[in-house]
Amino acid sequence: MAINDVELCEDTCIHTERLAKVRENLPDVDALYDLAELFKVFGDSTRIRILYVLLQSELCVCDLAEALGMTQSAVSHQLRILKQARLVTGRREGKSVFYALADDHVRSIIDQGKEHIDE
Amino acid sequence: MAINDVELCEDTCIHTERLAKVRENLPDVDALYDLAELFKVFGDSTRIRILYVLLQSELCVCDLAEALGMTQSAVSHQLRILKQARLVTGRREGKSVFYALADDHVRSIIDQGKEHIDE
DNA sequence: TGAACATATGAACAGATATTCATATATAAA
DNA sequence: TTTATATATGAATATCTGTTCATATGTTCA
Repeated sequence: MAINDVELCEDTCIHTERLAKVRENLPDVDALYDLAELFKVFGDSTRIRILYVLLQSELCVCDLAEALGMTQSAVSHQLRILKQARLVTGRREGKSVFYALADDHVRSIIDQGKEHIDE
Repeated sequence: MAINDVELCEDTCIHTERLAKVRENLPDVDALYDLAELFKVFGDSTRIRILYVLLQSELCVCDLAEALGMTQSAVSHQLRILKQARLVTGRREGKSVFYALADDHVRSIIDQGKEHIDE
């Protein structure tokens, strides 16, 4: 739906110049879409648990599955999503693949979220 | 599925003492579920855009809908979710309700996410 | 090469969720 | 009270997503 198709408040509630300024500073839809996609990756308890485990130690898929009480397949599917979001990296060592956090943003994002909840 | 039902790696891939330590330090499932629920709220582009707008200025529902090119109903539904997550607050002023960010965690979480993407 | 093991992945299904539509509630003004 | 405006919300629907199951790929060892 185009912006022009939206019904406007007709009374006290229209703040034209404020709206203009807001629109100007708003990143384009695509950038915010990507941002939402990133948080969507954090928005699943299985993936959060995987990340939380990896905060402590790198682990192979099998150990991850064991630690979380989940099937290897389910964990592997979620690792794929985490890898695509560049939140984890995989390192093959023989038959096993060891996963670790890609960088420290994971920790800071999770910490900020936890702070909000515990507050 | 209980942890005991999971098939284990049988070869080189089992790291018993590492697993024990990880399990010990892992917050219980409920706490991480709540954390995932919080990030789920950030994981929708409509809500991210609402939050991004509110980073700049408090706005009434109608202005929000206009700014985002969405219907009042859709925005209102999303505001409800944001309010339940204590990310925004509503303040009635006559017929209008003005929404604003509840606290500064929103900004820091979004900033961290954006840093990860821009990197 | 063949067997065993660890991981990855496609398809299908069940459950979750964002938007729309209709309508209810809340406030202000006539 | 009646009318108009702003917001909230329940129900229905279409879309998306996580897990399971079956199977493929990759690696090691005999």
